[in-house]
Amino acid sequence: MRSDTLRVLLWRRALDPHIGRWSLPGGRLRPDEDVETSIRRQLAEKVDVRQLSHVEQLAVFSAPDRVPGPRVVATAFLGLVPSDVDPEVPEDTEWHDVDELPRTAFDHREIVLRARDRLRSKLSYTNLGFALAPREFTVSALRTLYSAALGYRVSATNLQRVLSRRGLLAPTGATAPPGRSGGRPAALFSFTGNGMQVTDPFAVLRPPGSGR
Amino acid sequence: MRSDTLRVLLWRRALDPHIGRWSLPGGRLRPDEDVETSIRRQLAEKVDVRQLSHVEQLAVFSAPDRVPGPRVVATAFLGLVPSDVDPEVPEDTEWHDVDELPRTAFDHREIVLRARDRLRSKLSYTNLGFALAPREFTVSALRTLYSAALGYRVSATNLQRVLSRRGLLAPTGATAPPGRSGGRPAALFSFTGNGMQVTDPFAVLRPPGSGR
DNA sequence: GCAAAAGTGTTGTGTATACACCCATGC
DNA sequence: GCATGGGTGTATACACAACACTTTTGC
Repeated sequence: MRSDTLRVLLWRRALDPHIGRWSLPGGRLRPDEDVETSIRRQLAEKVDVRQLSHVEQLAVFSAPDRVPGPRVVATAFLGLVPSDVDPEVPEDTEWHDVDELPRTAFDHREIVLRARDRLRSKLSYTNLGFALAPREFTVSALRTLYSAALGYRVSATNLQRVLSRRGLLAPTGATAPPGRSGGRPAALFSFTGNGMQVTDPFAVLRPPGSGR
Repeated sequence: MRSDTLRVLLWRRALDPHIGRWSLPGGRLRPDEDVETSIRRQLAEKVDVRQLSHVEQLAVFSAPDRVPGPRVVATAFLGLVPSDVDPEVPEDTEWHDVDELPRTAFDHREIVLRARDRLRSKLSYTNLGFALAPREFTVSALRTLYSAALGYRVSATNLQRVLSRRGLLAPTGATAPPGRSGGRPAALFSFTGNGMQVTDPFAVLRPPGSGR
């Protein structure tokens, strides 16, 4: 899957209302599951996405007129898949560039943009990059991922410094072969943890004596 | 109202289940209101709290067994009231120290702690202090508020520096008279904005050339 | 004058960005 | 050799915490 662009999986509605528009995958909550179990089930069943590297609640969308007919309350999620995973998705679903969204159904555009912003913030103060990257990667590949997600060119030098200082990068010892045009072989790294962790907890007003 | 301690308004349940335990104010969502309108209505109707300086969604709590009987999905909120506001609350409600919570109903303890953590983080990277403070205040009064919310002693010197550097503090020109034991009269300040704003947007990996 | 409280000056330190320079490969 | 891409060394900026010091009051 392309990794130089931030993308979202959308599903083309086959029924009214908003027939033909693109919408986020999801569905009704069953009485015996919580919301996270539910969204994981929907993604597995409906779009065959199972390899989520991170899932977190975004917000509740509940405006009375957000969908036609009886009001529907939606709990929106941010779900991430590593860049090397390309799930087999059904014919009526497609990955869309978040910066060039098609016409969406309901308030789904707003939800996608909210998810994008959440991802962007968390890339800065958590280790969330692990959820975007394959198990092993070069720093320049990681730079491409971060740049796509953040929307501006990140420096590979500084990315490596920041992540290393925070103890998030482990060299695997292996290297990746250079391309046809040469260049020094790139060292391969992996992330040290696998769950999300806040790595920059106190921007300011830290507790006294927390030498930082 | 006391301002040297972080407190939450709880309501003593008069009915089963969990009769006698303390629970968060709230109630059912009506079909014609969104969740924020709903929580504001509940607070106004049930506990007569109307002067909320900040309201934000926390998270959805949806475990199938979180309450006895049919499953109830709750959208939890963080709501703040300025320290000089002391709403007349009904007899069966009380402010409780967040660090010494009584036995709560359902998962309300977890919700309160989540709210506390959200407040603590946002005090560091947003201007959310405005929601805790009265319209005019001395730096040392503000220090007391921040210390109570964060759970450790904040330095008045550095608090003033940080907030000033970010352009959040405006001197009103007036001063507060010293206490019985003397001391230099404290200058009065107010916050410059009234809505919440992120003041420390890029902890790291900022866009190139954004000289900060 | 002295204690108390507020406020400013100053220093040290860690974290981050920017950029120059060195390294290893293909051709 | 030379171009290409990877990686390190180093300069600089700056935000923050810590603490010394000054200011202004009550008694």
